[in-house]
This record gives sequence, structure tokens and C-alpha cells, in this order.
Amino acid sequence: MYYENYFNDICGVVLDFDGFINIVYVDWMDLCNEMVDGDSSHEGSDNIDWNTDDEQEIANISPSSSVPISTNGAVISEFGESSSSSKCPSKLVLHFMTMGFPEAMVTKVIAELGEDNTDAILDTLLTYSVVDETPNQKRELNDTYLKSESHVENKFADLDSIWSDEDSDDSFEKDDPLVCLIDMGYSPEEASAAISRCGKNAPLSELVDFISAANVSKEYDAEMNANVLGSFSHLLPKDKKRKFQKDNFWSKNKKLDRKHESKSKDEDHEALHLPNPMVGFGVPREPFHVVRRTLPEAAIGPPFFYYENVALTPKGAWNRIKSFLYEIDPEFVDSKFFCAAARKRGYIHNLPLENRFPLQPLPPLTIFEALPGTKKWWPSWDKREQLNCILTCIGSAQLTDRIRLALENSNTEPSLHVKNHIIGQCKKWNMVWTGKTRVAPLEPDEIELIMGYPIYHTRGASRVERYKGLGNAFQVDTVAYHLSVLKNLYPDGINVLSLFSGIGGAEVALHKLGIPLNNVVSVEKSMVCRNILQGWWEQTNQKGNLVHVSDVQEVTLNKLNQWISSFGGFDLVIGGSPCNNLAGGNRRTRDGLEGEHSSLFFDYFRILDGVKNIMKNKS
DNA sequence: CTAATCATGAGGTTAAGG
DNA sequence: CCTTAACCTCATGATTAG
Repeated sequence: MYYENYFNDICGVVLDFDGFINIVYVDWMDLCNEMVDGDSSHEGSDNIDWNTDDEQEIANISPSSSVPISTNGAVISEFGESSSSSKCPSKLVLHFMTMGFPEAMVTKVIAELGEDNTDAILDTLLTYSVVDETPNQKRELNDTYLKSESHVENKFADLDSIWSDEDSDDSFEKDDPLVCLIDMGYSPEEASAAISRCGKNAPLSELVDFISAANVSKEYDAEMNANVLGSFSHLLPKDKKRKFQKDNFWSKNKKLDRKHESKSKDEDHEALHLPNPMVGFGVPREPFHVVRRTLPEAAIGPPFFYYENVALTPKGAWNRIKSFLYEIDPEFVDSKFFCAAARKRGYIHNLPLENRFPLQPLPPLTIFEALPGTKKWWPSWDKREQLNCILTCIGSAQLTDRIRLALENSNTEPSLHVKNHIIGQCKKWNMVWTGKTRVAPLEPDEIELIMGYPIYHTRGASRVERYKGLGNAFQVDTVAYHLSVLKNLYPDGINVLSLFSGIGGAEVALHKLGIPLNNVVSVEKSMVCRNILQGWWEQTNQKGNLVHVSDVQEVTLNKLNQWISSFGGFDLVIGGSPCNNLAGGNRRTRDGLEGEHSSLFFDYFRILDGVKNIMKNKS
């Protein structure tokens, strides 16, 4: 029914390709939304005081348009600049775009050759790609690598075949721009930011200009805030001070963003669109493969890095993140393809995409399979098959009680009004059926399993802390799928810098993949989470070293240098920075990337950039 | 229009320990 | 009876996307 294509990278590319098909997805959410077109409208029955917020009008219940099948299975990855044509690309164009070819190139080739001979189109595209490709894009991740055992002694030499090795010897010996700028007296943050904005190869003068401009802006803003802060900013608490400086340092861009927001018809970077279905570069169990992409030069390691955050941010946040993380397009994935709960997240990483494999056994995708005990009580009118996103808070026992009362009152089938309200509350609070008239939030143990952790992973922490830690955590199967490509690269184990570790999702994922953890530096503010990770580390008899760091500010260039020289470098820098100020559920302080917590993203970038530069100089 | 969304803080309650 | 810490409940909408 569906084709598979195989890329064998041999400096060029050879590919099997036969035919073109439409991939059909059934969106379970749409299925869920199908409504029984009840004849009984609302027999104004219940004397229940729902007492909660959404007292929505039930009057305008309209039968939802049930369109469960969408034939567009394409995920458009923006490689190269698209031709910014306002029209949607054709299916054929999309098809080739999903294989990683730029839209402009695909359109051009199809225009030249017509739509009929797909083989010829593909050949031509491949030819163009090979011609266009700079030498550093060749990858030799092939069987010879996987099978050879001798490469273990010289890990880094072999890994060079993954990375771009073309420029490792010229531009980063003595004249690392970061070092130069720091030598000139600029702070590492300023230097990193300037390099990020202007490019690694930008002339020093340009970098200095950028910093000067930023500082002018900063001073201007500081002046404007002088009435408030005056010269006392150094007396502010550390956090506030940091936030203040960051806000102003970046205020230029912020203002531009705001401006752009108000006048939405401008030219520049079109908003990153979320793929639908949200399958990133592919998920298991879906006949969908994107096996090739071109990483920007600056993105190429070592180390590998992996950054995560919520997909549904305020506008512009992911563009901003992307602009720091070397312009790599985020991979947006919904974990509903990995487990029984939705979790829409964006991942920016420089990992290879070839030969991913999922953790076994594949976790259940439906509520019934994941929580078999609920099936017995599940009413036919609750059409949910998967859970919503696991959050940090749960529904109250009072809500459970109110729902129980409502169901007990009506000894027959509840009214449509009651049904809809109950389903709405169940979706909102992610509750499941634990009795004929009883819904309840998930237990921490159940969440552990759904999120891919060993059961009782968070045991010992208080209930609230368990919910909080799990609600903030990676979905292990999702992350492990992306990280699986590391297994054959590091048969002797890896060194990991884990930022914002939380309950240790990255560590658990790597361990479940069977990748030995040699040295792990884990940065996590919460002592509860550090204890959970430490407990897991001991229970799983890890042989490596685990270093805890409580504050990301402690991770200085000096520290990084020490670690790197002590165990030879980090192979992976992984972390999801705080989402508090990006998350949709936040009513109070959804301030965007500059928010008090979410601005820690800049520390992720700072540290990643530091590691990259140190590693370059050492190699 | 429907729908989902790694949230936060105030204020009250519970439980343990002196 | 008091303190303290942990826990529980509720109220608090907007921003996205489709």
C-alpha cells in the first residue's frame, strides 16, 4: 500500500523509488468529536450546581462536521527558502519536499520535466542536490561504520565522518571569534549572541558593531527605566537583575516582533507552521519517512544537541529559539503517536535522522490498552480514545464528587447537557472512568507508565511533586526515538550534559535504549527532582558518574572546561528549558520567551555554544 | 465557532509534632 | 493549643490552530 524509500548515502545518494501514494491518517480527535445527534435537546434537568467556570451555553450544540480522514499526510519541512508562492504546493511538490528538497527546486524541476515521470524528477533533484551540496554535507553513516568494532578507541575521529570536517581545521584554531570577543572585554553572553546573530564567519568588526548596537539599545532602555531602577540594579535580586538585563539586551528584537505582530502583513520570516498530523520527521507505526535534511553549517557538532519545548507558544517564540539554535527547523511531534496521551512539543536537534528505531515494546496508544481497568466503566457516550496532555495539576476530588452526584441523580441515561459537561470536564482535567458514576484523575503511577518511565520512578516524592515533575517531563518514548540514532555511534557509552533535567527523562531514555551513561552532568534546580534522578541512578546500577548541579548559573565556561578536559568532552547536550511563560495554561505570566523562567533558554544556548567552542578548540 | 493547553497564587485544610 | 509544612481547591482567560 505504501512505498518505502531508502537512502544509501554514499557521498551522493542512491534511492529506490516506485510510485507515489497518498498517505491516509485518521485523526482520533476528529473521531472523538463525532457527536451523537441526540433528538432530546435539553430537558432542563439537573439541579446540580456545577459551580465551575465554563458555564457555556449548551444551546448551540451543532453536530460537528465529521471529517475523520485527511488525505494530506505531508509534512512540509522548510529546507532552503521556499518560493513564497501564496498558493499551496501541489501534492507532488509536497511529496518531494517531504524528502527534503527545497520547494523552489522541486517546482522548477517539475516545471521542466512535467509531472509524469517521477523517476526523472527524482534523478534531477538528486543531481541538483549533489551539485549544490558542499562537501560537508556528506555523511557516511553506513554499514561499515555500524559493523566496525575498531572505531571505539578513536571515537572522535570516527565521529568526524558524521560531522562536517571540512572547516574544522581552518577557522577555529586561534581566531575563535568568541574567544576574541571575550578577550576584548565583552561578556560571553554578548559574544555568543553576536556570533549567533551575525554568523560564525562574520568579520570581527561586524560582531563588535552588533554588540555596540545592542548595548546602545540597552543603555537607552536602562535610561528609560532609570526612574524605576536607577543605579540600583546591582542591588536587585539575582533573578530580577538577570531578567532586566536580558530584556533590554534583546529589546530591539522584541520591539520588532511586537511591531510585526501588529502589522501582520510583512515580508520576513513566515511563521513556523505546525505540521498536521504532528509527526515531525517521522514516527513509528506511521508509513512516513523523511530521511534526509541539510543542517546549517553552524549547527554541526560536536556535540550533538537536543532542545525541547512546548509546540504551542505565543507567536514568534519558536522563530526566536530557532534563530539562536543555528536556524534549524524544529521537529514538531505529538507524543500521541508514541503513547496514550497527547503531548505537542517542538524539538530542535542536530541528530541524524536515518535509522531511527523505537523503544520496545511499543507502548499502548489507547486509553483502554494503557489503563485496562477503565474499560469496564467507560460509557459509550465518552468517545475519547486517548488522553490530553499530562499537565502539572489534576482535577479535584470535589469535581469527581459533583460528577458522581449528577450521574447518580439520573438513574437512566443522563441528559445531553450532563453528558457534554462531564465530557468537557474530563477532557479538561484528563480524567478517566473508575466506576459507573465515577471519574478520577490519573494516579502518579499511571502517568509514569504513560510517560514512559519505570513505575514508581517518582515514588518517595510527595504527590504534588510527583504530578509536577511528571507534568514537566519528557515523554520517554518520543525522545528515545529521536536519540536512538546515537546507539550505534556510542557503543561504549556517552557523556551527557543534561540541562533542566527534571526527573531525568533524557537519562531514562538513553538507558532504555541501552546506551551506557559514562558521565552525566545534570543541571536541575529542584531538589526533589535531583533526588528522584539520584534514586533512579542507584536503582539501575549505573556505572558512570553522575554530577548534580543545582543552578544553571553555576555552569560557567570554566566548569565546562574542567568537565570537558576531565572526561574528554560532551557527546550530547540535551534539555528542555522551562515553558512556564510559554505554556497556554498560564494565565498570569505567559510572557513569552523573555519571561522569568522561559528566558533560561538563553542559558541553554549559552552553555551549548560554550561546549561547542571548547570542543572545537580541543579537536 | 470548537478545542487544547509541561500554570500560578491566594486562601483554606490537614497532619504531625511539640 | 500553637506552629509549621504540605496539601487541596478554586479562580484566574488568552493565544493559538483549525
